[in-house]
Amino acid sequence: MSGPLSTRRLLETLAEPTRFRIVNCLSAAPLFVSDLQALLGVPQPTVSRHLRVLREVGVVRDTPIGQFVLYRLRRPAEPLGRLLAAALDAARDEPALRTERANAWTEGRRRAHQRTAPPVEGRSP
Amino acid sequence: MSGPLSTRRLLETLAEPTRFRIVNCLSAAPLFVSDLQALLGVPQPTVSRHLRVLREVGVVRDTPIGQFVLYRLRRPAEPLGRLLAAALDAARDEPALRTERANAWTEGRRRAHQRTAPPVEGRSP
DNA sequence: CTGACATATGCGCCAAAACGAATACAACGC
DNA sequence: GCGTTGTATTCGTTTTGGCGCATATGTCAG
Repeated sequence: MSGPLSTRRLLETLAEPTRFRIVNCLSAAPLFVSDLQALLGVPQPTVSRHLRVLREVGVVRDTPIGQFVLYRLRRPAEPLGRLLAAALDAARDEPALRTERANAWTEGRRRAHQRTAPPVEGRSP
Repeated sequence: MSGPLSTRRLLETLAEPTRFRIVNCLSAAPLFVSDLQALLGVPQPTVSRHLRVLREVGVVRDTPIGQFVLYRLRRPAEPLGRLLAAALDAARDEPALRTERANAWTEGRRRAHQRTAPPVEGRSP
């Protein structure tokens, strides 16, 4: 699974269930690795490895912030962008994915309101 | 990889390179197993097994004609139909897939005009 | 019925890839 | 400096799934 971005590569990338869950969450809000770890209930090394694949394919972009790394979705050039969009659109109909995405959105909003980085300072009661 | 039709299942199905080549060819014309075998240069059992997966997922429909079996593409219900369409659209930009699809189209036209290859239903002078 | 052809399936093998656990790396607070 | 925390990577193992080959099923021609 290597080479430049192709339909095949994008499909193989999205076909992995955990990876698609990550993409689904990121479609709701930019998230830190630790957020994804918590949202998906998956060990951190697994999250990092999947994020690496997604980054290599160009589906996500990473922004280091201190010791944290913020990941955000990145729409590929057409026509692959439409393929990704269609996959995410299909995910809207599936309860499990919908829930996870809602949680991701909440987490994103939470961070946007408190101007704190990841959960380090004042914890909400 | 089982259960009802889901985004995950469709993605997993299309992510397999040979399977996607089959879908790509079928998007140009309905074809017999032997056609696909020739077009893709792949052993017949491999073609049949991939077609089975595609059939189970509902991406293709099979029509036995004598000892032959004609396979045709079948668009899933929305929003998965759009996902399949987007994947096929992305394939239009890739030379290799484009060529195979052109060959598939030619084969389809050939059969529509002559009644040679696998004999179509008893329609004779 | 028999043999040839088209397609489907069962089985064993193998490779790609995901996982778990441990560890390395890097930035922060003290 | 130290330990702590967040993230990345390595290693070894396991699992999933595709393939080759042989064979079964089914259909037509003779």
